[in-house]
Amino acid sequence: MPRNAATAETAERPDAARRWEKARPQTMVDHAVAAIIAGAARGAILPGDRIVEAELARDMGISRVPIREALRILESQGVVTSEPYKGIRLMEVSHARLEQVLDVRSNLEILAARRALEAGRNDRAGLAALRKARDELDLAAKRRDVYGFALADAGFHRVLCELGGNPVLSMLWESLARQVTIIGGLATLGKPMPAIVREHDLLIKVFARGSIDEMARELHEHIVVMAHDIDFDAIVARRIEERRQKP
Amino acid sequence: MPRNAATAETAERPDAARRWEKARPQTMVDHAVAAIIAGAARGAILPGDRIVEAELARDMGISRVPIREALRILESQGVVTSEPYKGIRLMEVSHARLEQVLDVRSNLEILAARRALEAGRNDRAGLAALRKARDELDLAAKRRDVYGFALADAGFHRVLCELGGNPVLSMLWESLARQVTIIGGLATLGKPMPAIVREHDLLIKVFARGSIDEMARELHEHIVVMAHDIDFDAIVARRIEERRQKP
DNA sequence: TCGCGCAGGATTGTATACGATCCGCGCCGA
DNA sequence: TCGGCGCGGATCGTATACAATCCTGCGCGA
Repeated sequence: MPRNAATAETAERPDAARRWEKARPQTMVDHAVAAIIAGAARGAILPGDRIVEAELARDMGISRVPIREALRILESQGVVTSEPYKGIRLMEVSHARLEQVLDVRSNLEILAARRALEAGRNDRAGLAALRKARDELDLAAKRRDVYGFALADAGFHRVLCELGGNPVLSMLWESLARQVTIIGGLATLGKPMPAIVREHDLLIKVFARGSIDEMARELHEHIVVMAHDIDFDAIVARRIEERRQKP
Repeated sequence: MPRNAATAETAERPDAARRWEKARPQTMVDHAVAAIIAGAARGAILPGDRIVEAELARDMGISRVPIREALRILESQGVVTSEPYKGIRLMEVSHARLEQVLDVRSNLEILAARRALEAGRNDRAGLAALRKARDELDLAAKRRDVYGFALADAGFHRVLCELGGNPVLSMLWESLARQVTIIGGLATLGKPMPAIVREHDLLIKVFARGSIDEMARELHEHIVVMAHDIDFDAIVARRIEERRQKP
């Protein structure tokens, strides 16, 4: 069932134009990573839940080895926490943690935007890439596909990061993106989806205009302030309670 | 020898009062990670080199499984690159890459310093922690221990990051630190070690003074500008040539 | 001579088997 | 009654075995 999650994640590249991008052969590890993220985003695994390797392996019909490697990756990205011989758990997500993630993320994206503008990447090609990502977002919104929306949102900001032209930055951003995807999928963000789409329109417009300071303010607003008044702790608590009702 | 790297890593809490921090049982995976980093930093593995699992496993006297997990971790941190069924290589380090790493790193550290100052952590405890890290650095310098110096330098900046009070930021910083440690160990930085120690003294002084802007300028200077005039490509090329002489 | 297919070896990906550690539960003696 | 104590199940960490894939070089025919 989390099979399609894997395909969704591979559809990262704006694609179609540049055919045969390097398509790395999907190994079981990749599938496992995607499946775990998807499971967490749709609430099958809740923050703080124990994750048992053998269980996952059984459910996915593969052996423990790829599962372990996937978990190691996720651990090094802060998605899960592990204590040797004791077990692995999905990251605890508190409101404080959410703010920490977003604080770093907004700073990274602002840096990316700054470098992108310095390099004059707010040109036709750059804007086209952003608009395309925006359309994906709009599509998911019209479908009311929450997980898809979270992925598309990540896609938009990924494009922005890549316009920065710094792969190291992009790589770090990916770590955060995973966490944000989980959180976003879980919380169905404060604002309605169409409003969020419009926010992205605004981002594109400001980016096109080319003022670094303005872009920084807008990004900060978009990323940090947006989540400011979400009571995430309550949402998680409610989710846990819901599950207690019907196992 | 990379033992102290691990302990430094657990020394998250600013203090020293609360002894017996959790000391995670060192598994083979941890050893493997440390060994690979150390090997890269001392030039036993050079940028671009192929890394063969079975070889490492044989040399370390363990099986391939922990090696693989270690490599997965390092891959997700950008230290090695992997292509399924083809192999794993140590990251290519060009001058451009070095600048990319340092650009992100300086921004992260500036953010950490900003948050630390906002929270008023340039107090007695915070400064003491920094000075302690500085002394470690001085010690390594007096011993002319290059790898130890690289570790101690990382230690200093780790303390600074942790004063920021954002574990997410610290986690991302650790990824970069690994890469910087390798690069630093390889290049024996442009300036002599005592001069670098003094630069850290200056950083402490500025931090104590508490001006965010000034601290940002100083950090940028210290991190980015320092490496600006190192011809890293030449250094790597020379290393490779040296090895070609005597295998 | 040159291009092509195709073994053979090397290396990675995955599965299975086994040992190490932790945790909860029941026994037993004070 | 209560606290130590050992034992068994569950789960994690590691080793070994096997399958999938890729690269290399050789033979063969045009």
